[in-house]
Amino acid sequence: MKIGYPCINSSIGCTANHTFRLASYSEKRFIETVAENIACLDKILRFNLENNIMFFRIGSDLVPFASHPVCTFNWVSFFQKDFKKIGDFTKKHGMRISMHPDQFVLINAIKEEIVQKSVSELQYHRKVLDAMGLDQDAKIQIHVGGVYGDKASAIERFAYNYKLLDTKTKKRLVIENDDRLYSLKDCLEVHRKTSVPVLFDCFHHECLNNNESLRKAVLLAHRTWKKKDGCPLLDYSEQAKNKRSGAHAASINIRKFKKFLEVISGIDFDIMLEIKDKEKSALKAVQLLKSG
DNA sequence: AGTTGTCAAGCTAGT
DNA sequence: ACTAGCTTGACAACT
Repeated sequence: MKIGYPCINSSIGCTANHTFRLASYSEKRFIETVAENIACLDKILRFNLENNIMFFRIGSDLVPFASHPVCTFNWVSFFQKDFKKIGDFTKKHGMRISMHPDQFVLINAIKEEIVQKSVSELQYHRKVLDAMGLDQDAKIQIHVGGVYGDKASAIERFAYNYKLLDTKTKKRLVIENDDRLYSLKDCLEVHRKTSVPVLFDCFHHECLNNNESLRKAVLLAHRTWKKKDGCPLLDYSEQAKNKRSGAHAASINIRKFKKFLEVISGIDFDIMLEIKDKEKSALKAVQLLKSG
C-alpha cells in the first residue's frame, strides 16, 4: 500500500505547475517553464522518497498548452532525457505516478470538437508518462463526463469514443466516480462496456451512491483492475468542516483514516490523499501505516 | 512588495 | 438567458 498526494508540495518552495498566459506564449517562454517544472518535479520526488511517500500525482500544467494548437514545439524529444531520468528514478525506487486531466476532458461530449480536444489532452498526458518510460500502472484518471440530459446515451457515447482511442492512451486510462453525476454503479456499467478500470473515490461515494456498503463498493471497484494495471488506485478525502458538502478537508483526520483502513482491511490499494495540506497529511498517513 | 482581477478548454443546477 | 460553482493555483497588471 503506497500513500500519495496530488500535484503540489508546500514544503520545498517550488512547484512543478508553473504556467503563463496564452497571450504571452513564445517558444522561449515555453521551454523555460517546462524546464523549471521538470526540475521541481525532480525535487518533489526526491523529497517524497526521503519521506517514504511512494505515490504522486503529476499536475496537468507540467507542460503548459501541450495540447493547444499554439504549441508546435516538439517538447517530447527536446526533454526526452529529463523525462527518462525522472522515470528511471521512480522505477528504481518503486514509486507510483498518476495524472488527472481536469474537467474539460469530456470524451463523451456531443460536439465532435470537444471530443477531439479531449483526445489531444489525453494524448498529452500519456506522452508525458511514456516519455518517462513508465509501465502500464502509471494511470491517467478522468471522470466519465457530462450527462447531456440522457445518461444512458452519454455512457454509450463514452464507450464508443473510448474504443476509438489509440492503444497507448487506452492502456493508461481509468475512470473515477464523481460526486454529482456518475456514481460507482454508473462507472461499473462503463467498465462492463469498455473494460476500463474504475478508480474508487470514497469521498465522492459518500456524496453520491446507491446504498452499497463501503466495503462492498471498494471490492466492486477493486475487481475492475487487471494485474498489468498495477495495484488498484483509490482516492481518499474527508469533508471539510463548515464548508459546503463535497469540499475537501484542510488536514487529514488520522482517526477517521484509520477507521477507513480497518473497513478495507485485506484489500490492497495505492491511496491518493486529496487533502488540502498535501504532503503534510501524506506524512501523517505514512507514519500511521509504519506504526500499525 | 503586496493586492487583486483574470486565466484554453465545459458541464450542471439554480435563478 | 444567464451565471456561479466546480477546485484552486498562479500569472500579470496594478497599487
